[in-house]
Amino acid sequence: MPRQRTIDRRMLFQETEKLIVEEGYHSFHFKALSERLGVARSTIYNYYAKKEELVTAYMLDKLEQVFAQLDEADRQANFSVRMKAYIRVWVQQASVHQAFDIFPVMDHHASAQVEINVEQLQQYLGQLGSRASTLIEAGKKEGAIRGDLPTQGITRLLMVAVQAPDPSLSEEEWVETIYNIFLNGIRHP
Amino acid sequence: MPRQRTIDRRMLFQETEKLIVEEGYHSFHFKALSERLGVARSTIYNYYAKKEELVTAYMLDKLEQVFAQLDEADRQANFSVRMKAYIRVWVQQASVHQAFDIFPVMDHHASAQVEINVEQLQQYLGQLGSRASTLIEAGKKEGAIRGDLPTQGITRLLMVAVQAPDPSLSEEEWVETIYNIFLNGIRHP
Amino acid sequence: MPRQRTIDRRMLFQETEKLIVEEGYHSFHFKALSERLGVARSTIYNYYAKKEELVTAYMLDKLEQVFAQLDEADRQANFSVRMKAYIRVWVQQASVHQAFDIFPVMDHHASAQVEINVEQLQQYLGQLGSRASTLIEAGKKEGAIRGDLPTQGITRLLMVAVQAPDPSLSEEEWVETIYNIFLNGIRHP
Amino acid sequence: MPRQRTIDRRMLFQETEKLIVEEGYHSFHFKALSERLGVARSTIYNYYAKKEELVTAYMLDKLEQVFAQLDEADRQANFSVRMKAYIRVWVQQASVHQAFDIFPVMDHHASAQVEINVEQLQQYLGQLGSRASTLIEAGKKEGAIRGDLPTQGITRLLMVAVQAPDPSLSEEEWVETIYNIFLNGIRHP
DNA sequence: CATGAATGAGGCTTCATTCAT
DNA sequence: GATGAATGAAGCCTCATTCAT
Repeated sequence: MPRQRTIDRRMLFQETEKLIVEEGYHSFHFKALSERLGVARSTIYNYYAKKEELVTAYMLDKLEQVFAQLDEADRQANFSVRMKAYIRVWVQQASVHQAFDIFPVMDHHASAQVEINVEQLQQYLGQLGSRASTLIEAGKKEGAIRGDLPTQGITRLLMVAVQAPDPSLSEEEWVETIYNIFLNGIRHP
Repeated sequence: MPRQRTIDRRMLFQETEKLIVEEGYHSFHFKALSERLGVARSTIYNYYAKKEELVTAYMLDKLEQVFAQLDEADRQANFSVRMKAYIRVWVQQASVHQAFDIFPVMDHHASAQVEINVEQLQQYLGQLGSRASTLIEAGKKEGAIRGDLPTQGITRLLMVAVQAPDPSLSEEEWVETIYNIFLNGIRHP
Repeated sequence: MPRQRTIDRRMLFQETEKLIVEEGYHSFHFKALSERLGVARSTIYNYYAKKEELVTAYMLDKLEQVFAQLDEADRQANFSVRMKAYIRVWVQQASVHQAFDIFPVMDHHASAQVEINVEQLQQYLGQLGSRASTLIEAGKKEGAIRGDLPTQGITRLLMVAVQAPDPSLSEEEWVETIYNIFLNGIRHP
Repeated sequence: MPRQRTIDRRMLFQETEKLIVEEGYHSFHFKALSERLGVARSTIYNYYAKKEELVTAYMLDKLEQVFAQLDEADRQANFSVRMKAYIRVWVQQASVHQAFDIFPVMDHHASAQVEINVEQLQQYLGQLGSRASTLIEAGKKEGAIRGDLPTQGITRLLMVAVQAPDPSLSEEEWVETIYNIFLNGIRHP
């Protein structure tokens, strides 16, 4: 590949995601990244001083996109429709989850900026949980779902469910399956 | 006769698990491990030539324990009891799942032995899925669960569900919640 | 633009040769080399990824110089003059031979690049033998030397002869001695 | 290979020679040696405290055998016959030369014992040269060979010549070739 | 900004060697 | 003697990171 003249944050985020998803975090180096981008390794330092800074910035960016989509989903008045919309957002943004697997593996104290980003990320991740909780609570209030199950538990289950797509099913089938099992259970009626 | 043994594989596995769960894979070195064990770094090389060999050996060992417990669970004749038993095994072996998060992050080609172990692990992981599938299929046949949901999808969901314990619930409550949602769904009856 | 260069391949080759000739291959490390060059050890890795790669690259370079000088020698029409010229080239490049003593001691499979270089080196070494053979054959054809001795044997003897300078003789005396013994033998006429 | 109960110095020397000749000095470890002998690595330490001690002891042993054979050769009254006998001894003991290639590569100061052995070896090697010189001088005195060539030079050439057998010739043909070239030269009469 | 060069820190491995039984 | 176990020293190597241009 011929060397390119310039890069921008968008490209950095794109390649960061691809690199992490395709090769795992242990293969995420500025070395590998710069090779994919066709620039010198040191060039990346003009944008991010540490690899953790890049990775956390990418994660923040990604999460902000998710929030925007969830805001869209919130426009749905009906609980069931809203729940399915939520599931759809999460399933579509599956790469978020894959990328976030590395969160616990990362060095959270690599620099001051990293610490700030990590804190922000944790807030965001918390908010992601809150939004799910809020969804469930609303469902309970509307009488759409059972009141005898712990909201926390349902939420947690929902969050992990959307993390791992089933490769044998299409995205929409997977959304449907999750939705169906959660709403109705698997027991024979 | 040799000098007195000071470490053995059991201890290596134990500390490996603790180290990975507590500090993440990126902190798993023979250096850190040897410090925890109170032996010289090179001593560990007398047991495993590469860190990936140790980690994969540990994972194999762990999985074999899980299989043994699932064999126990299989003794249960009734589907619902069996399913709950399965969930219990998986939830109890939560550290397996945590440790296995590192699987994609690991260098699978670190050595010939590692490649062998990785292949075996992949077989085991496949078998784990098969056993879950078999459970679900049996449930369908017995008429205990709905036939209109994809077995694959249910299985996948079950597998990810058990991976992530909810710290706000006790182990048994978590088992109960998973079991309950899966069987009955969250919809208000 | 980059920082100022402080070493280059030429210097690496020079110090490699000196180090090997003065201290032997077992003392040839990047550590020792970097100390002589006054740079950090890791700097050398920016040039060669393995010590065997450096050593084989150096050898290839050296042999190419020898070939160029032999091409010069080939311009001599007269057999005896040509033979003496050949001997002179070999004797002058004595360090080649000294350095090449390490060839069998080296790890020929240290990396893919090393294997390529080693193969090339073996070809070169073969060509070196061929050129000597060609010289001897030409001498036989011209009637300058006896036809009853095996070309292979003469060649081999010539090649080992030039490898070992006699420290008690000057370079030119040594050339003369080899030339004289080979042409005329040591028997009293 | 089944573990053996015991080893002796003879076996150590044998395997030492084989290992060095087959794999080169850089592959000569107590580890490799113990594997070939089918004993524990530490067992060898009951015989030699350092690998250099073993290697030098082996070399001394080998040289003593050569000296004994040269003593035999000295019984020959006629110069030419004696010279050929010398060449034959050296060619037959080719492995000595191969093994001795490592001499400059070895750590001569590994231990006090090693230093003693190295000094002894250097004496022996000197004597080997002296015996060759004496042979040549005697030849000159007897009028069997030319007096105008430096004894040192002839000797040196002779010593390196016998070091490298030509694989395309039989041992006796090689002896014959060396002898012939040295005595008569390669020039057409 | 972009870059090529240099470097330090830290992890990986291999062995020679010691030691208790 | 023979052995299995432990260890330290030394070399190998990869990256993140800094810096001068």
